[in-house]
Amino acid sequence: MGNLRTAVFAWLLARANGGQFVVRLEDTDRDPERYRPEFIADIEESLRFLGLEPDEWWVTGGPYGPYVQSERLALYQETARRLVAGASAYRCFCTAERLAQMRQTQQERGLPPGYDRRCRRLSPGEAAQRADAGEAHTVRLAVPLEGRTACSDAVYGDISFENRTVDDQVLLKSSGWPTYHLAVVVDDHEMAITHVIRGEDWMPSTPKQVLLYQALGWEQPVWAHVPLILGPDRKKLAKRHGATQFVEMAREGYLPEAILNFLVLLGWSAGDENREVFSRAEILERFGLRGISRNPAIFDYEKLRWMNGEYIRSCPTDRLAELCLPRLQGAGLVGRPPSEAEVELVRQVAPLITDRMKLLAEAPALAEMFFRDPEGPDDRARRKWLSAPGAARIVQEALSALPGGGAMSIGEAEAMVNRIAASMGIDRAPVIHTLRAASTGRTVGPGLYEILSVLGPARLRRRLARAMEWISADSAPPA
RNA sequence: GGCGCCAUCGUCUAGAGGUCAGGACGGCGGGUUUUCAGCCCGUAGGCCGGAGUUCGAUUCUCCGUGGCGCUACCA
Repeated sequence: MGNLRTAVFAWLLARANGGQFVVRLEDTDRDPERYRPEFIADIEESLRFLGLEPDEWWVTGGPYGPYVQSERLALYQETARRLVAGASAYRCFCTAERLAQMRQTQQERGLPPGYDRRCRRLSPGEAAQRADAGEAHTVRLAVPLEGRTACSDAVYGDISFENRTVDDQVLLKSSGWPTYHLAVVVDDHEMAITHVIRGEDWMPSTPKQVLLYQALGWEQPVWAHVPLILGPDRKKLAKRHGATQFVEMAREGYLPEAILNFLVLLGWSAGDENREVFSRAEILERFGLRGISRNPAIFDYEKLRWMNGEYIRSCPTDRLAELCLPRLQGAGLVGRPPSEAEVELVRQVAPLITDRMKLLAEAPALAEMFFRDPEGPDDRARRKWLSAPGAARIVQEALSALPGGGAMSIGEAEAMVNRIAASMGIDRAPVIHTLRAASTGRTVGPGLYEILSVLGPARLRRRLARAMEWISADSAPPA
């Protein structure tokens, strides 16, 4: 979720300033536990879903390709060589075991963690010799022992780090693959990246990268760290909250506009405008790095749901029907392909259920009553209305009042209810509730007149007749 | 432990020395007497603490406290 919001910010910044939105696949971690090729499809789907089509990425290519780091290894290796030659980096022959042991000792003694720089003291000649002899090694950044490394951040302002607290980061793994720190700097430079927007959790590693830019003699991009998105537990959203989870969430029926709107408001504000629902175009007009907040934000699912409902309600009928159709098909309420009558019914029903819908996934439950005759009344319908003394009479009256034709307007439905109430000398309320229970088996749902109108005389006749059985079964004295 | 960042209602935030500290989500209450929802109205709820600067600090500085992050041959 955090990465996606970062993507939203980057996309916005690019679009608002006539720039290019570049997305690169950083796949240098080949640990099978973490590297799963199938995640790539989720990333692509997430971006497309939100309407953040990159101008340059691995899918469509671009002038600075390839956009996949695993296809650029030679570039990183060459850069590492350059760094070593310039003494900005050095070869390290320490084994994983030694490093682990070292770390453990440091932890036990409460010492600041980090590589002890043993191999940094090797002479370049000896190191080259051992490397040539085939000895496994990594390449580490030779962080200056003194001084500070500073940079300016578009969101956080000036930040600086004491060099002696910066670790001699591994740049090239013994496998010959780069670490993120090397690859990102090389690629950002090679791909002419102007703005690096990333989570605040990357801030501590920024000096390492600044040092690389300096060693390589490259111009730094604009750094823009953005606050973290936290889970309800107030902790950084774990990596499992990634694209895959996002895709699952999208399938629950969140609209892209709603998620985009919500996400952009998490850590960014339009200023003193007291509103939160903004169209994509409105956001684009207002977006800027200046509006980005520095505080971490907790992801509030409740507010997302509210916002989604807000967007659902503002959908025109056509789109609504389009959105609901596959959901209803999925629930087996509508055929695939849908018949013409079903399509029409969906169009009629969609506007009736939107007020109650925050998630598209709720559509089947809300709309079921229009597509399938109820098996029987639910508890409340039975107890509260169908067991009432006048129930049978009300349903009977309705049955005989039903127009003979094939349709009944909302106005006609209302008139019918009024007549029944008048003829029985009772309020409309019990008539309404009883008829809702009898025709849908439920006590909640859209307005009764709409229900009656959409169901139509033919289906109502069937359903009400059936309801008479429920009533008599119910009113039969217990044996 | 070391380093870094952050600190306004429960949550997201507006605020850039003088405001009745505003809005939204959520909560609560009321209205819409056809339910639920929606919509409308109302209401409770906040400047972490201490110094300093200043005529005056939520706002600036410092300290403390708290939270979070980083501390891998992961990103």
